[in-house]
Amino acid sequence: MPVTIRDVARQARVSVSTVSRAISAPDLVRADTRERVLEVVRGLGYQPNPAARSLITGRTGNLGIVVPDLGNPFFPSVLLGVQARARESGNSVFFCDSGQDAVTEEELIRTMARQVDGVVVCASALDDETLAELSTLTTMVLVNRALPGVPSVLMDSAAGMAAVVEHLAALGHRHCAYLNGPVRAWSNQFRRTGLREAACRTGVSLHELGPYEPTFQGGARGVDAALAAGVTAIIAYNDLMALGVLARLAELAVAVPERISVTGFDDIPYAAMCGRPLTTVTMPAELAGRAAVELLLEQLDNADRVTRSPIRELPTALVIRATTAPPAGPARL
Amino acid sequence: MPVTIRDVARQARVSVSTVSRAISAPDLVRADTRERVLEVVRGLGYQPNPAARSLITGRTGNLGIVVPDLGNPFFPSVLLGVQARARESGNSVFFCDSGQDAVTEEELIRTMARQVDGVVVCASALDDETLAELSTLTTMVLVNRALPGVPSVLMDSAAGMAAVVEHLAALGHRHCAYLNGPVRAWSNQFRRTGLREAACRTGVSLHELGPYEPTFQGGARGVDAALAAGVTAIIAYNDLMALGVLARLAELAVAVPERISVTGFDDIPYAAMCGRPLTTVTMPAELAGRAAVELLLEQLDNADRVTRSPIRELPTALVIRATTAPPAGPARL
DNA sequence: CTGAAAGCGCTAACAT
DNA sequence: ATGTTAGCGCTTTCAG
Repeated sequence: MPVTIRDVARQARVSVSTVSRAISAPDLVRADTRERVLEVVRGLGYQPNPAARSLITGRTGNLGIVVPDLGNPFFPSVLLGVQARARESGNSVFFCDSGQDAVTEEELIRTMARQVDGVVVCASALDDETLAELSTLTTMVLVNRALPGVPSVLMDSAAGMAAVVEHLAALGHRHCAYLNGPVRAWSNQFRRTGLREAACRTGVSLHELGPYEPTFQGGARGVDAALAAGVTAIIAYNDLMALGVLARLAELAVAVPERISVTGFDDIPYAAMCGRPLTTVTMPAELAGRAAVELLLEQLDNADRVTRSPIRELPTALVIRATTAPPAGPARL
Repeated sequence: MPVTIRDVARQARVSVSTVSRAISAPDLVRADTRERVLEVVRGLGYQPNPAARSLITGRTGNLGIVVPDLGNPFFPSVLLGVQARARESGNSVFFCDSGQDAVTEEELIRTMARQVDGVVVCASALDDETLAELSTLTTMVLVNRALPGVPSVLMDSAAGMAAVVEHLAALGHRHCAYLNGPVRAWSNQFRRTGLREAACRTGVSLHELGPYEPTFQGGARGVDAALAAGVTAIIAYNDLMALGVLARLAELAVAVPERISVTGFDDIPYAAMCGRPLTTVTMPAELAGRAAVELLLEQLDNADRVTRSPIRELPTALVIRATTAPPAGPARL
């Protein structure tokens, strides 16, 4: 049987309220009483029962995060940031993987809503209506997704993609393929925007392929179509796909970057570790996690005040490594 | 204001106890009453307040998991397994990263202990005494660590390492280097055991180097020493290190596997995705996560019964890919 | 089979 | 500055 506030009160010869105050509002009790109480608290190893506390305060001290795919190293990084910031503010964090499935995601958010003060939803697969409805259930912050009325952390991926295209154009590429990720995904659309705009501006012709799964396999799958299109560079939706592209290209004995250039997006740790370090766009994933919690905390504090819908936009940056170079004429099978 | 059990009771014209029973012990209420109640429950979208429930039942419905480094893709996989199994059993899961720091880890476990029914501790950095003490705070299951009295999920890494050595020996290697991970880590010791035994048995001479950080950088750092030792194969503590070894070797223009063979451990996804797919030992990470929860659940059900200390041992397997080949004389700088 | 009532451990008025 | 008291929302005896 764990020690309760009563045990502490008895042994410190004070009332339970004094114990409660000594812990949650120390300046409301006289210094020596406080010391005596805290002494006993330490001695007994007392820790308040969070359930009881939550029942009355209405706060759980818990935050939640829902990600689409923990297998994508981008998300563990976000998790890291979320947890770090949450811990600083005395919160714990629930975690869930939706497996990129909208139905699962909705279910998970509903379940979480009951036991957290707020939830961070990453790269949601849900449509606007559903998401809007869910956002009424609990305080919500979106990552890599925008929705009127809901605060979100965005990464400027349009700018990132634009930088990729400009880099490729500067290298002399005129025909590039884009391997689409999930077409309905907000971030794919956003990336495409930056892509098209920059392609148009720099005069490179863009061959849009896909959609493909945003995975290693998905990327590998897109290669043949890209090669058939006679492009000199392949722009992948994300790093995982780019890694798949690289592998398939190696299988086909197409030299990278001599015959064809390849770019990724996200700058996952392995982008730098692989045989031929990947040119990609770096995303401040951990920072995004921290920012999301920050937004959550702000909402929580402002409880009843007018809820604006702040959008935190984080910068992205092109990282040029070893998979891009000037073109050497169209690479065909 | 969320809907409470009273709202349901009122609208269904029954007492709160009936509502409670209709939900948690359906067979205790007459079918038609139950239907009426559940109807209202659905209509109102009622969900019991977990804090209130937990206060009285003593169960939180939450599980926790502590990992040393989410940046190592092995652990997201374990998380995935934990979460999947937890969800099947109606539990939520708290997650924490200790950053490989013993003090942080202890603190995290203490905090979690209050709000979960049980906790899965992965690759703990804690000493036996501390861990034993913490295990009295809540139900605990260890992953990749053994401790008398505490159930654990182990992966047979000794066998895995033995398989690596045998494979190398069969290829004709006589001098191998082992790049140690954290020496105090239980899993490093276990891996070393299998290593030494097999080395002895197959007559290969082992050069133990390190310890190094179990990361990409750590692996890269170990290469020069290994080369200086004149070995023909480098056995890394884990895949991350092996990837670092590969990168450093590439920098040094030492051909893999022609001049030197390299092996990893864990079979993280990128082991197969990198330029030269890594020969490694596959660890059933996700399965381990599931098994850990299973063990936890068993403990929880047996509450007061004699607690044996079951050890679930999961098999590992050598995966031969492209970084191992017969030796070509000692590779020196 | 259903209802009434007693708390679970804690915090937050309200007194003193 | 400290104590008293009334619940938070729910489950669980105990009656009926």
